[in-house]
Amino acid sequence: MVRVRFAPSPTGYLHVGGLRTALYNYLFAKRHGGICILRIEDTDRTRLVEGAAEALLTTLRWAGIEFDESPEKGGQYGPYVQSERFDLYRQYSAELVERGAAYYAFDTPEELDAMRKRMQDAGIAWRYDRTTMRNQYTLGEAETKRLLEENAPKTVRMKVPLSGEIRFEDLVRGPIEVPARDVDDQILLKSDNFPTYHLANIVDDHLMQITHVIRGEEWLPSTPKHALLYDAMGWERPKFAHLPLLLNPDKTKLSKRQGDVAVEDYREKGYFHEALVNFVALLGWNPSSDREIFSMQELIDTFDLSKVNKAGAVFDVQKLDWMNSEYLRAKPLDELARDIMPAMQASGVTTTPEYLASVIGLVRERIHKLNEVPAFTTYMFHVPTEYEAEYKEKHWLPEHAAPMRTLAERLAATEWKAAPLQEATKAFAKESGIKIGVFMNVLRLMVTGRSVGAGMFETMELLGKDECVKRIDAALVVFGG
RNA sequence: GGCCCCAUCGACUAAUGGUUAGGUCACAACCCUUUCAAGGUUGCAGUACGGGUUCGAAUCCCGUUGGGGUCACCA
Repeated sequence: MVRVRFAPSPTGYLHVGGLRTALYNYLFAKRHGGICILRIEDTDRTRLVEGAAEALLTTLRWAGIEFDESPEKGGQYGPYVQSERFDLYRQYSAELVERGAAYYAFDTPEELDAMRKRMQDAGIAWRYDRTTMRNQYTLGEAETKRLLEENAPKTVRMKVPLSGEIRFEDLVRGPIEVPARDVDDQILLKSDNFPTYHLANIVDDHLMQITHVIRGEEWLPSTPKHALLYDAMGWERPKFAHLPLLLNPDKTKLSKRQGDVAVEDYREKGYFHEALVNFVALLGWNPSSDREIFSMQELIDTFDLSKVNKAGAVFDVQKLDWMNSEYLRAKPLDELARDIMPAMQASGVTTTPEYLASVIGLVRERIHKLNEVPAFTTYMFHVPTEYEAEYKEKHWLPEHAAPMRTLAERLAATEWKAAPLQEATKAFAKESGIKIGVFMNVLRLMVTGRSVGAGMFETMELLGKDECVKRIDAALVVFGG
C-alpha cells in the first residue's frame, strides 16, 4: 500500500513549489490507489504563524487536493500535528542515545558560533567536532551524568560515522553517494527539548508508515542523515524522490521579490485552480506526449514518478496566462457567470446570470482571466459617458452625422440579430458609397465609447435595439451632429 | 569554499544508440477581418564545450565549463 505525505510548516502562505510537491504526492497516491496524508510540521515555535495551517488547507482544497488523513480529518496514525507528538520524539531521541547512534552535547549557541567563526576564519569547512567540543565523550561519564541530573541545557546530536560512504537510492536521480566525513553531527533534540526537522520527520514517516518521501530537491543534502537515522533505529527506509526546484527567470530558486510565489496570490489574481494545477504539474514532469491540457483526473491517470525531470524548471507566467485562457474558453458560461457575479456586483453592476453569461461569451476570447470581465465590459452595463479621444479623433468626421442617422434608422427597421444587422449595414455602405469600415468604427465608438471590444453586431444584438438607438442618438448630440 | 545535484530552442519539454532533433508558450510574418482578440499558415530558434566508446551519440563513459541547492538549537 502506497502511503505518502505532504508536510508543510505553518509559517505563512502556500508556496507554488509546495503546491507542486503536494500535487505530485497526491497524484502518486491516487495513481496507485494509495493514501495521501497531510502532516503539519510546527516544531519551530518561533516561526509559527497563527492560522497558517488552516489557510494552507483551504488553499490546497481550492486547488483540488484532498487528503485521506490530516489534522482535521484524523486517521489511525495521528495526531497529524507535530507539536502534539513531542513525547514521541523525546522517547526516540533517548533510544538513539541508548543505541549509541546519538549523544548529549552541552555546548551553548555562543560557543558554537565562536567555533564556527574561528574555523571559517581559518578557511576550514565547519563540522561539529565531537572530540573537542563539550559533550558526553569529552566530558566523561561522571560529568555527563552530573550535568544531566542538574538539568543543564543540552542537545542530542547524531553520531555520524567519521569515514565510509553513505548511500541511498533516489527515484528520480538514481544512486547517490556521499562521504560520511562531510556529514555533520546534526542536532536532533534542541535544548528546549523540541525536536529538529530531521528527528521529527523520520519518526513520523516511520510511525505513519510512509512508503515514499516525495519532496523538493532542497532536501537532498540532508537525506544522508535521514538514511542514517532509519538504519540506526533498525527501520526500513522509505523510497526517496527529490523533485527539481521551481526557478525564477534568472534560474535561482523561486522566491518572492521576483514575482508571486504564493498560491494565494495567483488565486486572487483570478487564475483558475485547474489552470494553476495543470501548469505546475507540467513543470518538472511530462507524460511524453504533446498534450498540454490535463484535468486532475487525467493527471492522476498518467502520472509517473519515473518521468519526473532532474533539472529545475523556470516558472513562466506567460505560459500560465495562456493556459488560463484555454480554460476560460472551455468552461461553461453559466459557471463563469456565477463565479464572477460577486465581483460584478462589487463594481456596482446589477444584472442577471443569463445576461452576464452572454456578455462573457462575447469577450472571453479577448481576455486571459475571468476577473478582467468587469473592467472590460462596463459598456455592456452602462451607457458610455466618455468616448476614447484618440479613437474618436481617428474615425469621427462631422460629415458622418447624416449617414449615421440614416443608418440608425435602417438598423432600427431590421430584425435585431447580428447577421441581419450586418447585412443591413453592408447594404447601406454600398448604397451610400461610404466604406463599411467607417460605419463599423463609428458605430463602435458611439455604442461602446471604446476602441476595443467584442464583435460589433453581436454586441449590438445583446445590448438590444432600444439601448443601441438611444446610445447612437446620445452620441450624435455629444459629437455635435 | 566543502559536499551534492543538474545541463536539448529565450521558457516548458519530447526524442531512453539510427528522426531533416518534434510539440507548446513567447516572438515575427502572412491569411482571415469589423476594433481587439481568437483561428489558420509559415518562420525564428536548441543538443554548453572537449575527449572517448560505437558502423552510428542529444542519448553511454571521462573531463572541462556553467548553473543551482545545501552547509542553523529553520523547515
